Amino acid sequence: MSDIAARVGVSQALVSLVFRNQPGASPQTRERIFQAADELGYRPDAAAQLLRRTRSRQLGVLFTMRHPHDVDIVEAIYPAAEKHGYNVALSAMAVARDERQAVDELLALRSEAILIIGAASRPSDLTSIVGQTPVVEINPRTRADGADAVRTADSKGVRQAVDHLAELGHRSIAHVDGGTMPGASERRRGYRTSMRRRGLAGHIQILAGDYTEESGARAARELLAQDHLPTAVIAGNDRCAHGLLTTFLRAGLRVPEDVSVIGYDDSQLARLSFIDLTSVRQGAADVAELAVQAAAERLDEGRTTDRDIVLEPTLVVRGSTGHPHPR
Amino acid sequence: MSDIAARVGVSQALVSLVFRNQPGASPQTRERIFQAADELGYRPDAAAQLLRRTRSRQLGVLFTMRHPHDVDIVEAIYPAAEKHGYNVALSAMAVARDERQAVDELLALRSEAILIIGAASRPSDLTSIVGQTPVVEINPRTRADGADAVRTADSKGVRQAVDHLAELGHRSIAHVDGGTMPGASERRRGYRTSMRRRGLAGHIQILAGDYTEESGARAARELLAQDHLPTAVIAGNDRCAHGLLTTFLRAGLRVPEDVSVIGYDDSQLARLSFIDLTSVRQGAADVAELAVQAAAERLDEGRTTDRDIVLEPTLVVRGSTGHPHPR
DNA sequence: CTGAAAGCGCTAACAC
DNA sequence: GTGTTAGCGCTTTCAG
Repeated sequence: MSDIAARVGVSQALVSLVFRNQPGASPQTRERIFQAADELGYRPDAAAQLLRRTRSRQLGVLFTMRHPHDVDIVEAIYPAAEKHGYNVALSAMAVARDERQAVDELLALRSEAILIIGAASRPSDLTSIVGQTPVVEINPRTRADGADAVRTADSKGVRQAVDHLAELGHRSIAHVDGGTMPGASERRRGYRTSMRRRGLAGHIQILAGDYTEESGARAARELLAQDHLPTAVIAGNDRCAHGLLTTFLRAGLRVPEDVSVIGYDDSQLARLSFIDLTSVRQGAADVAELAVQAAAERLDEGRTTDRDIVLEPTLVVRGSTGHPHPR
Repeated sequence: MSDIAARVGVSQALVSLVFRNQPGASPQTRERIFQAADELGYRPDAAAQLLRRTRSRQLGVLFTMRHPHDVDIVEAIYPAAEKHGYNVALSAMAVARDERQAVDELLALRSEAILIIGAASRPSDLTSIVGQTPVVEINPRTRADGADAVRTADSKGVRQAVDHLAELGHRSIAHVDGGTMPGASERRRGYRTSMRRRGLAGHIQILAGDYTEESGARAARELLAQDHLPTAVIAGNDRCAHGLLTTFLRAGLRVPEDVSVIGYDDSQLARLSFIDLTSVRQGAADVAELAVQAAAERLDEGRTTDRDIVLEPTLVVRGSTGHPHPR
């Protein structure tokens, strides 16, 4: 940068101003600076900027790449952050890399807030940073004290699913739950109450699962081994629904003629033509926007109280649900 | 850090030494420094370290999260980088975020080398950095001049697939290709030559695809519309195979009894019990290790010539392939 | 509109 | 073993 200053014959400070689009330089100087930068192949140095700036305007994002819906959210965070004037630092959780390491890295990079997608941690793991740094949890397993949360009204989502099926004429509707995964207990509760409200308490059947394809496949096999197959199954998420659906197909059943299947997330998977899954939508763009907004409120507007932001889910009806067919 | 120094009553430089595990401090001092750091809640500042250090030892990784196999590679890069003493900086390519932006960000963070997974770019997009910064392309569409590449011998992989099917008794083997996607042309070529070598030139049938599930589904529909369905299909990758397989199932066919399907990548998808896809393996851990190694060779050992690292693929036989059944 | 000077938190080279 | 010094590349403050 000093090279540019020397070349153009101005001070370094002025060059800095120009790059930051601050007022205080004549249009001609600006032009000459940009040109010189170009000629010299100048690249800003993020380390130096970060070090010197009073605010880093960095948002740290913690994620895993295993759920298609989480991927959608990560992608949506970029434009949302930009809109609020923040940069994004990514840190992946992987098998050999736990949440602590990933958070430490983000904090070392001066992240002003941490967004965690599908937090696996027990609240205790976060206590060290909560309070020091704003934390926004997106679809957490359990809400940590002192952190904001963005999630959808899971019980309502499942209720819509049950209502949709009931209106199609289904009575025997099973649910494969998500165990301790984010939102799973609320979805399970939503299933139970909606079934009761519809007078289908006697048809309640919950199978244990965990949001993976294999848990869906396992549940499907369990159901196939029963005397009496339910006419519809609500999965804990899309991945689980995928396992259910394909295992049914493999067994020679037809979806939705023999059995209807509903997923949760409305991820890319649900939209595939050969999956074509009726699913409960949690808009990734909305979730990302609200999460960034929550962080910005703490950072820019000084909010200090916790917010629990609950989005309304909507059922997206596709080809995996239909009227039950008497056999 | 100066706080710690003051508290313990030593110089800042000594504290720095201790944190970097360098020799030059007595065990007692070390202990006292660590304790003071703990009490003060000290966190290292990556920006300052990066700025001051002669070497950043950062590896920039460019990726998309859309292919399960790419995700596997990203995860595998962490341990590989650590082994070679490097940190990892992630930058995602997404719809609203092109390769240029992502690379600029990584370079601003002082990445000493860039690893690109499944590079979409035409070589021209990289010319500005190639030569300035070592670039390693993992499974690139086309190899850029001046960059290293890590990929598998795609033609051999497909050849193994053809051989496996031929040995099972298949003659009518189709291929859904990957268009201009990484490795696709070589896989296509491998298919053609292996078929000819087996005396199956008359059975060569190539359908256009692009490594997505939908292209597999589309190809399956095309095949189903034909008078004569091939007894086996080799897909361009696992995602494509997934679309093929499920579309066949939907149409009431059985896999592998009515049609065998082979994928490519041996990604997580292939291993799902209800997909159970015979697939050509490109070990993510090996790919990651070799890519990091290639970068390290340039950075630490001064290599300046390009390397094209080609891995031997292996066919992983699962349940989606079997003997052809006469109908 | 422009410039000079200070310093962010740390590391590297050298002296003691 | 330990301390001193200088300075990475940039932004910020204050003075022209």
